[in-house]
Amino acid sequence: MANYDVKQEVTDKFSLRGRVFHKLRDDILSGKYEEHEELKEVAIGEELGVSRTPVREAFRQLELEGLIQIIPNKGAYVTGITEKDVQDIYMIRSLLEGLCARWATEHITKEQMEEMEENIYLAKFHAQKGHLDQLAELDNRFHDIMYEACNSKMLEHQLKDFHQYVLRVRKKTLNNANRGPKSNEEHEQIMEAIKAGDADLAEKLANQHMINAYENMVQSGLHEAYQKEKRQ
Amino acid sequence: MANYDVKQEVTDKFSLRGRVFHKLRDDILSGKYEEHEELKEVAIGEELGVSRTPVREAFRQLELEGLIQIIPNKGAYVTGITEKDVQDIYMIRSLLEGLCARWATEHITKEQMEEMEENIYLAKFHAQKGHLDQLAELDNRFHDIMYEACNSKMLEHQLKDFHQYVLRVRKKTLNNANRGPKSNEEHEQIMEAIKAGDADLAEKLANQHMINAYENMVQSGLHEAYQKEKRQ
DNA sequence: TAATGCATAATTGTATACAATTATGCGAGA
DNA sequence: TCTCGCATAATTGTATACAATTATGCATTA
Repeated sequence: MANYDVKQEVTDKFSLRGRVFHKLRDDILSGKYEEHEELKEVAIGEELGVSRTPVREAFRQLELEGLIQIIPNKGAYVTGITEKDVQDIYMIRSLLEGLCARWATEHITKEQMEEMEENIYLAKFHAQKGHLDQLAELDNRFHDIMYEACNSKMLEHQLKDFHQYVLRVRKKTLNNANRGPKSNEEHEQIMEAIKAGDADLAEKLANQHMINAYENMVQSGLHEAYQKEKRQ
Repeated sequence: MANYDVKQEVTDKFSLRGRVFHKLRDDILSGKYEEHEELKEVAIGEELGVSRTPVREAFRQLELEGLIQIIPNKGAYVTGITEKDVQDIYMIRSLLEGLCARWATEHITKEQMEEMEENIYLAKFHAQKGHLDQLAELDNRFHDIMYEACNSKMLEHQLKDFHQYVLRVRKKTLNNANRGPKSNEEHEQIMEAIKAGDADLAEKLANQHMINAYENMVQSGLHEAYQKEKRQ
């Protein structure tokens, strides 16, 4: 419900502008466009079968997200995302997820707590069965629950932005390594800490959870693979 | 130089769209528009003497900044910023400024270090003379230097966003209380820690610096005054 | 009187037209 | 050949026109 607003806010997926925005963001993050590549309004518009207006509005949003840079009267250039950017994001997220866990400990509702427990229970099931897609989905959802539970519109907003950023990279990670089950175990520990009302521990665990996710990504070499994929 | 990109990226101040965007953001943050007030494209356009196109583009950006909520085919509604939002922002900033100070310790250049020292020296002078405007300006600049020195595009981007958010509130604070000189003393301590290469201390001091700024704002009652001003 | 349905108005969504700015290419001159 | 300058093309910035959706108000009816 609180989530409903946010989803709407993040931008309508059904309007042309919304579709253009999401398409371009996906394409930039997935590496379809080279870094420093110029995006032309008419070209994008023709490709997606829309006029320049929705494209321009999408450009303005992408600029604010830092994915493209618009030089007035010149053009829009893809900013891309370097390996260091990803690392920085994980470090920043580590702090913010920690704060989120702390606040969630103080503000979580009974319903949210139950959904969290259900999430972990389900994830265990899918981990056993080897359903990696569902596992990734549940992993995302766990974090969303925590974002909502922290009772801070501002923090939730920030974290969802970052989450979007690394979603693509992270999904690969969960699918390819055996990070999924390990991640879920960490979720369970965080959940237990929140349930026990131990904010310090919850914060610390959430901090570490992000660092582990990053370490795993780097170790498994998937991030490098992702980077290479971008170049080709 | 690195800053040049960012300033541009934050949005051109000279295009109509840029001007509309900044005007609306200022008006929302300063409380000209009530919370939940509906913003109409034609009305805004006529008021600023522009067509709907730049207004719409500005709306899309404001939505992404979380300042308004756009409901498709219905309208744009002011989200506003509550007292709790401000508090949350300061807590988030506290963590991120700490991380920024840590990274700045590891990456600051000689030039940046010199500008920092000059900044603090100048601020001492203006503090003695009671030049509150210049003091506020130097305070902002100190933080900008640190954002640049941290060598992280992502973190710099985040912190500058937040900085914008609280700029209006903070300026009042510096102008009205004797926070200015105290703030500069804290800057000096942070600078010394960075200079000494003590990242842990720099982080801790930067953390506390934000918390102090917030505490001072609340204690001096200026934030409440700001809130009241919004309502009338 | 209160509720319903429909016509009309208001507002947003999208497309297109025109203006302003920037990039490109070619020819003249050294 | 190389450089400069200008004409032309390409591209973005803004305004307006049209379409789709939503809000409003009034008449009708139970």
